[in-house]
Amino acid sequence: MPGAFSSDDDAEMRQAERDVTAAFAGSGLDFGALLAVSNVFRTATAVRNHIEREVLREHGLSWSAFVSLFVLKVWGAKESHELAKEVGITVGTLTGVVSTLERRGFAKRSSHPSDGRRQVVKATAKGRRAVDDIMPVFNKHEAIVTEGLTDEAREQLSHHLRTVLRTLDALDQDA
Amino acid sequence: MPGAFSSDDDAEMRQAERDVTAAFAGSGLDFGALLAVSNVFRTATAVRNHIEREVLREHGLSWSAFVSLFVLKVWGAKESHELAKEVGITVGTLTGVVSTLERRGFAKRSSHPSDGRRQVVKATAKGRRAVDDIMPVFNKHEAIVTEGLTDEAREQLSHHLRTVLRTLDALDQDA
DNA sequence: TCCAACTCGTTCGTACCCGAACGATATTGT
DNA sequence: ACAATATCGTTCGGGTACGAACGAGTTGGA
Repeated sequence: MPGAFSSDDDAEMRQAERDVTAAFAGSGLDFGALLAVSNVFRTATAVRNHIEREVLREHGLSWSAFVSLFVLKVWGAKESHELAKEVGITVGTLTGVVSTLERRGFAKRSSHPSDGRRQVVKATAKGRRAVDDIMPVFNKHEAIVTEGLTDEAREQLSHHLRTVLRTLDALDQDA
Repeated sequence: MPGAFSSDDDAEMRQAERDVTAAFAGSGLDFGALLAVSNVFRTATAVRNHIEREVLREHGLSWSAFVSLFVLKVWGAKESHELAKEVGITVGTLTGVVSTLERRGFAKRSSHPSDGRRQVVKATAKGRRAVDDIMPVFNKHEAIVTEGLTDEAREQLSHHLRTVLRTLDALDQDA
């Protein structure tokens, strides 16, 4: 039954490959890599937009704001640089996200007791309650968007993506 | 040899799963779905940031600006709504991206000859030259970040991601 | 014919998002 | 003790990014 949709899809993809090949004749492009990266990016954008629209919008939270709150709920208070790393944004960006969370009453900052440079971010009771309310719905949508995959396929997907993440970690480490 | 790194990675992941389980006891979260979505998003962000830093920055182009230019180079002139769809951004956002490309001399807008509402976007010679210069390097980095995957793994990855994309297409269609 | 409904791209408000520059604080070497 | 260095979070400038509202243009039916 999956073949039923994918025939169109595959035909479109082969046509795209021919078009790209024609435009970059002689460049010897690596198509497997191009498609993998392109698909990762398209999927991430589509999933994010879908979940922001269907789940987060009504709570006035962006993806990054929710992920931050989720991290704080699971791992408790965190210093800014740790939280930024966990969420996958820079510290400069986190400043803005935490300011938004603070303005909405979902989190609050406090100074580190022994190191005046550091700031500790913590979810408020309201923030923790929001995550409790939202997470089941959020996760249901994660399940829905991946329902076309078998359990094995989802594990393969995660495994391959972690392989790419490790490669990237190593690359950015050296630089 | 992959097992050498992944032991740490897997241990960290199992710990994270325990932490999340503890924080959401009784919610019956679908972990496979949570991990798949989380990994897609982390990977997309990491790849995008890496390639923007290592390849695009020196040319003064963002990811979206480059993808737009790439699409225009491969498929020729496109109307705004087509280009936005191809790039994966909204028309409102595309207006800004195309304005940037125009300011930099990489693309230009023109009115549709028979329909006054439509705008046609086209890469300039400078824009096409930029894509020719950048694409081989861009693709080399795509190859590097996926070098930890076998050809079969890369195909599996793309296949699974397209499955998710089809599910999302169907969901957003109905809504 | 003419106008209501539709479609297109732009504008607007709000929020990210990055990297670089900054100021405040801590640490290290001497 | 103290200067050079390092680290931390914020600020800033430029550029996305979304959805809603808008205005100009097109189309279909009465």
